[in-house]
Amino acid sequence: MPSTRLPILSMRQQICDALRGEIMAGEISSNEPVREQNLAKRFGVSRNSVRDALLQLSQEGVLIYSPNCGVRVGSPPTQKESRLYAKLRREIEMHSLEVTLSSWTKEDDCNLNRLQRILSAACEQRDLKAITETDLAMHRYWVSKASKELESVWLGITVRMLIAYSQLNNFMQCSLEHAAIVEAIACRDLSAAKKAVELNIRSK
Amino acid sequence: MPSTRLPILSMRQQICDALRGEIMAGEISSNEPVREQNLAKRFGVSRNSVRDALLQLSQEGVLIYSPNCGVRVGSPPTQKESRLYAKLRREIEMHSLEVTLSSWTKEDDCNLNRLQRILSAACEQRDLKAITETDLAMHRYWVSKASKELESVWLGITVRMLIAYSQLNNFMQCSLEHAAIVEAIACRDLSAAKKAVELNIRSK
DNA sequence: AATTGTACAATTGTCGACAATATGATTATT
DNA sequence: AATAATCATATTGTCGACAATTGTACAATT
Repeated sequence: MPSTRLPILSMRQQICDALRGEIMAGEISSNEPVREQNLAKRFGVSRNSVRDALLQLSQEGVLIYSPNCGVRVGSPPTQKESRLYAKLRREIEMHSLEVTLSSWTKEDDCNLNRLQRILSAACEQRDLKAITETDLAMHRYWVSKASKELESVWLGITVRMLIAYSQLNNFMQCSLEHAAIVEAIACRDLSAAKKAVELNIRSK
Repeated sequence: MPSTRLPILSMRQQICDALRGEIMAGEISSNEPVREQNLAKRFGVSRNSVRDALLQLSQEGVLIYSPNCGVRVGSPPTQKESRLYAKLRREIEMHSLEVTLSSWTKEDDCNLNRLQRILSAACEQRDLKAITETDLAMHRYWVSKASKELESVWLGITVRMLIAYSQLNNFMQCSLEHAAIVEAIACRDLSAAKKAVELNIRSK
């Protein structure tokens, strides 16, 4: 019997996560087209699985899809759009905290602490890609707990925001802010948690 | 040279639109699973195209996807969620109007008027499915004009809201509200347009 | 009788091949 | 020489088939 508790991620999901990480870290130019064949060879899977992943990322707003012409990386949001995204994110995460905090378990605490340790380490090493991914994973945790349907909406907004994330200057601040969030949640202090999350979500 | 001006919709898009309409109109139960094979036969296409469509609808939040177990129709949002969705929608549509109205063309007026006529007719005939679809198409018009990336975020929110739309009681009000929006836009009156849209978007 | 184990059917996941379409280079025409 | 038409290549769209997985009915065991 398999020892892993975690569900085995589908091929599509793995490719999605990998590409999303690279795009958010700015490793793929906004101009050069993304080719299905190349990715298929690179991941060692069929073009069909890659297509599914690209389609999903298009739906998330990370990639822009043009029929018969493939996909390209979406351009970063304007300042006005960034402010809008930040506002939407705050609304969703405030809602999620309100809904979930009452049924928060010790296991949730444990999971969140684990992510916080990863984030802290990534900040110390100035590993931008890891920081972005873990940051995303932490916020995603409480949103996902609130509602799977809401999660997909939230992801689209947040990923779009983080595309412009590349120039993060203060690494320690990022770690500290999330530590404050985790701490507030551990105390089941809703208003403190909301305040801490609200501070962390801002347009760059 | 081809005579059609409109872009030919991909198979996936056609299936998406059809299924989304049916789901929003409540024609598919929330319990019965959606089978790829059935849909493939029904639309006369391969299972692969259906898969793409189901995947996209899952990403929109209309369907819930479980690996190796297919998809099912998402459950309607709670009242608290509905209020959240309404708030998010208002924010996005206000933003879109602000951004687009200055570059609104006569062609846009024409397109919107056409949709309004369709909506009006659908309201008179009490055709709930047509009403929902046209309502969606109208709002989508200005959001899409503002930003393709924003559009996908908006669509996820709005479709989720409209799933619970089934019990629309006052058909004429719907038509009148949209007429007011179109009128305000035709006059390029931003604040009136914003007010009219804001009134129209509410949690049921 | 309840529980476990096993074979079977139904369904989703993945693949390679071919068709349709777009892009770019080449040739023919004025 | 400039432009238009044509062909060649590359890329995406679609398909049918097979592999992997899940759920279920049924038999074997205690």
